[in-house]
Amino acid sequence: MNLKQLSELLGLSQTTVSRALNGYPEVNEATRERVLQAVRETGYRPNKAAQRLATGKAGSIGLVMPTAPDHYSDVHFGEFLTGLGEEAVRHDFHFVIMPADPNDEVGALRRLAISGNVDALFIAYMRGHDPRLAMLQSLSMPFLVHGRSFGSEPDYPYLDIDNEGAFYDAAKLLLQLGHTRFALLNGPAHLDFAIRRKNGLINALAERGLQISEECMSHTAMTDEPGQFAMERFLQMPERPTAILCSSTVLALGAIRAVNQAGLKLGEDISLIAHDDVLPHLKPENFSVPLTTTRSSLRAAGARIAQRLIATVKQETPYPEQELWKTELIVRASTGPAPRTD
Amino acid sequence: MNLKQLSELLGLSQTTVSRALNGYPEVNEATRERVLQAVRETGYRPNKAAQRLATGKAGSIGLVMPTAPDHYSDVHFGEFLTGLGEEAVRHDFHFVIMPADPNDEVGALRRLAISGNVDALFIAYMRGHDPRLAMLQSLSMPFLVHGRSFGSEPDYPYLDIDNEGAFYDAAKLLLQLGHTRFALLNGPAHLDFAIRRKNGLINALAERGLQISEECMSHTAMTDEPGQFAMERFLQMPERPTAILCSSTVLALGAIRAVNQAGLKLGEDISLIAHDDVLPHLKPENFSVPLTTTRSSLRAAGARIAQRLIATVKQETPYPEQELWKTELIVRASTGPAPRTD
DNA sequence: GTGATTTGTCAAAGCGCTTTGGAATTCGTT
DNA sequence: AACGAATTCCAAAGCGCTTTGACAAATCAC
Repeated sequence: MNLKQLSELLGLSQTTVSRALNGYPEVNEATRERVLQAVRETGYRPNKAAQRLATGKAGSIGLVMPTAPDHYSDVHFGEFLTGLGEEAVRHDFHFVIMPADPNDEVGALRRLAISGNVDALFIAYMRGHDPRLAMLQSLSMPFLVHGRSFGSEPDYPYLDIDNEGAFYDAAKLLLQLGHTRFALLNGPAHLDFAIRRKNGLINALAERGLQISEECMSHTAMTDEPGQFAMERFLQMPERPTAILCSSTVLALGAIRAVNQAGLKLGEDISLIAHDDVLPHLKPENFSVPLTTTRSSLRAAGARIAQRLIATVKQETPYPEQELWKTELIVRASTGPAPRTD
Repeated sequence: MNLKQLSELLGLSQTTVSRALNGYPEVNEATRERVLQAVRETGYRPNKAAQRLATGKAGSIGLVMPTAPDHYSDVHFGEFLTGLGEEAVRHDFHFVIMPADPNDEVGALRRLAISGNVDALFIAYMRGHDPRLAMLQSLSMPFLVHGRSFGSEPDYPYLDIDNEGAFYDAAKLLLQLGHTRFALLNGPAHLDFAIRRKNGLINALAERGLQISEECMSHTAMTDEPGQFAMERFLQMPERPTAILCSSTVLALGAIRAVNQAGLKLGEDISLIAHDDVLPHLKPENFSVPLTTTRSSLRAAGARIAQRLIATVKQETPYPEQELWKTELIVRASTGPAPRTD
């Protein structure tokens, strides 16, 4: 069943049927209803390839999926993708994904762009001075980055959360509670969010004339095991930190295991604030000691990005080019006054 | 730059240029070379949408990606995807992925199929009596499943590994080493591979007149933490098992943590065989006690599946409809004779 | 040198949709 | 009743490619 057949069936021209379907105003409401009815009965679905050829729009957004697992945790990626997907499906868009080695992100991105299969690109896992930006800007294809690239001029469309502010606020809270010895469980050092969170912490400390040494900052993959190892290391230090900032609840999972095994009490001996991406299976309030967190939903970010990209492709009212989401600092039981040093 | 312009540039017809490009025999080699040269110079790329409209082939394979993280481990999924991707990129194919809640797999699959964006479907995470099979067979679209569906007639194209054989062999080895008390760390109980691995173990035991009780079999997500918890439980049993079969090296990671923390020696007090999907970041030989494993590369399976699906879409020489890969049993240091029971 | 093949090329007809530029009809105004 | 404006619809021209059927030109057999 194609447009031609459908229009013959209805005794209308293809033009009218097409317009009725695509919501153009120059068609009588009664006619439109008749068309819609026929579509329901016949199960007609417009041919995507033809639509695409005629409009020049593929109805899809492309993304490169890093496949090496040491790059960020897959859990986070999956969650983000869900958000993208929820929104995309609503607009009858789809994704084209190109799995790629993290070392060939630029190449993979270019291949995806010139493949002609996508209308727009989505970029994640931003690094400091990210080489993909220059390439993207030379391409004449809309794109949107999740995050930013520290050190590059922020003249590209992005959606990011205020990582620096989040960890600044978190550190501030811990400082107010009297903590002075900090440690940071961070993601991979080259990633933008890690850089900014670190800076947020450093700035908050600097305001009090405090510093943090390199060995009190760990940069690892965002899974629980590295979190545990790093925390074990912190706990063995002669002047062990009492305030921990943690880039993910997944990392916190491991860290807390280490705290427990050391026989220490979270919220008393050790205060910890983790960034919460709102992963459905890892709610901070369900930890044995509920976690104080900086919160921002990864899934919501995905949905928003899809929304903006799709609007761009459809040339609808433009959204703001750049968005910076504030995080919420939610105090639960994993933070408490600094223990007395005797 | 399109075909028309290119052909005018060359003083040839569109037909000839098209044929030269697509490797048809009825074009002079000299002419073909001239065309190829022009393509290189102009950077001409055929318009995908037009190609698709003309041929009816989209050049893409679709898959549903479960987004709830409790379903199998993302690590495994990513690895598999890499294999698919490597092969797909070689044939200028791409994926369309539809993220979906595991509870709506059937719906997501149907939406993907009727979207008209894909030529073929790939299905994973097979369950026993999987409801998707009936739907797929009613769809007139090629598909290939990774795994099988226990309890359904195997009359669909699949690629699977011999899960039952793998765990049968593994159990056999441990039996020969004198073990009699077994435990199983398995994936989610409803998944096909878990069912078959369990059966493999049960069959091997039955041949010796042995049985395994329900509480010695754990079914969890394929990540390290559940592995650790389950193992801790096993180790606290009055007659604790000495032989452990484990559905993934990731589960083994947690299990071994539990073994170590209990002060037991792997390969002496406890023998363990894990299934190894050949995850690049988790090599069994790099464990502190190198792991005895049943091995089958997930990435290779992905590549093979892509190869078969693409060939099907291109209507090339058909591959065997059904493939069952044997696994290799590789003995390392995590298995040893059963400890003397005093 | 004639007729039968093979080889290399082309014009034109789709593929199924959107969209432009009218044309026909209806409506509101004078 | 007449006229311009709005409304509703249509024919036809693409979009850029593949593929069919036909036709010259070159090759072969005799």
